[in-house]
Amino acid sequence: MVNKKGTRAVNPGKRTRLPAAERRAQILAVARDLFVTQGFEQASMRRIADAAGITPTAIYDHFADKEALLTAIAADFFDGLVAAMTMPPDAATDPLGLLRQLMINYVRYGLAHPNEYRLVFMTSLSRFVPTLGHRGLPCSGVVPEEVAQKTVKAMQSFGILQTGIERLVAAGLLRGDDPEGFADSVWAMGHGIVSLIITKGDSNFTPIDRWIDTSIGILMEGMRPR
Amino acid sequence: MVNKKGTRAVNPGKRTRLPAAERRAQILAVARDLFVTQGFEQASMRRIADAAGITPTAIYDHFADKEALLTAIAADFFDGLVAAMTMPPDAATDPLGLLRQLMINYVRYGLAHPNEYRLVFMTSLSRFVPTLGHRGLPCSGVVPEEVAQKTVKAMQSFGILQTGIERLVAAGLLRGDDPEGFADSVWAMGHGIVSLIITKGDSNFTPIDRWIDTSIGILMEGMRPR
DNA sequence: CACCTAACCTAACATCGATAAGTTTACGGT
DNA sequence: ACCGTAAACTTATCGATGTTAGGTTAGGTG
Repeated sequence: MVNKKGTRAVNPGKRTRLPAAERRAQILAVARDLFVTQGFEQASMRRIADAAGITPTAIYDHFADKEALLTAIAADFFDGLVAAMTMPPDAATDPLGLLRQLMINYVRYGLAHPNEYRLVFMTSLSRFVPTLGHRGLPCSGVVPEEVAQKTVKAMQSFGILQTGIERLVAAGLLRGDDPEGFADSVWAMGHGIVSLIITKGDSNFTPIDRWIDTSIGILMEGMRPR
Repeated sequence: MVNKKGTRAVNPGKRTRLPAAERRAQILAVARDLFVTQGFEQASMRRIADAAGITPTAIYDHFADKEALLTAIAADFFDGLVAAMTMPPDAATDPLGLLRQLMINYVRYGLAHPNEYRLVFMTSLSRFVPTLGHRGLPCSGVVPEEVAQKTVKAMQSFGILQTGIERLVAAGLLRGDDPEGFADSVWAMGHGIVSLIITKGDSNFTPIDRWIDTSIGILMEGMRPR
């Protein structure tokens, strides 16, 4: 019960040991919970370890660092986002309603996973600091592999929106001015709502449901053929 | 040169002393620079102090904590934003054009100051963490005084947009459905564009000028009386 | 000159993410 | 049944962070 250095185990002999896969999954579950309830910064490795019933260093046997925890969670986030934006085939009968539902699902899913959303869509990772371009705009330097992969994933969900809009344009249900610009603008609107609420809270804005309704109304009306 | 405890001053006798106002301004300038070039987290109090030629604790004679530095910087940013969104009186002759110009100026100012914009509109302060509401949506808890003040400042620039829209509604140039929701949505669109470009770079999107044009077109058309 | 306060300092605390190196448990081969 | 080995987990520690308590020094006033 007492080791070579004379120190004492926290819970001698009673500690549960788990196979790697299970422990990994458990750590991930605990970390997700703490990230969501306390935020990324507040949820320290020590607190995560405590909640998992192990010591902080044990986490590093399963994940490279704290960021890897969030990255793993983000992967799940993207899968969920794509799933939330993938419509059943019978939805094609009401194409405009589909676009409407697409945006609703995007916003709701984003607000349901604020910390993952922030990581994925609102932060360039800490060691990937923006440098200023010639017009004061950030220009990407060397992009780490994982960030690049993440971008690909993001483009997948964006692609769903884009093809949806192109289909509506082809069907004559939307103006054909600038389909690409339409998709970007719809995304900007959805992203604007989500990110504003995430950073500022929802108390200072139009109630969410009405906000979504109004914004979608503007978009639909604004993109309709005249 | 050697004090009671036997320790030694870093730069004995040569340290420059400044009156509070000057030192405060200098710290602020240095902090802004470091926040902008390295990000909020990476720019530590020790590094800021080094750059200012003082010790970290001296900062606390001028600012309550690290967050107060950011708050002060944000105030300047907001002043500039309000200025950029304050229109000459003769612009009232073309109210719709004014709204258009309002959004253009917002986006351009945001893109011209990407790092301050990120600090102010895309970073929620660490101890003001969103807690989850009954539907998994973030709801604001107790809001600290300074955050509230910052919100007030933000609301000032937002107020310009809001009253502008209200005036257009009153003049019958926009629908009267939900003026508040209109203002929020216009802001969301502008913020979405700015924040997406800031985090993802401008290379993956519709060229900025066209994007702004298209989005404003959608907004105008979408809010017009039918 | 003495003194007082503004301006600044040293030393330290608690906590953070992360690493090195040690210890214990479980299990497979013999 | 034994035993070795690798997986699972630990202790101890590092350097860095924001922040505080309490001391020191310089510049101006009486």
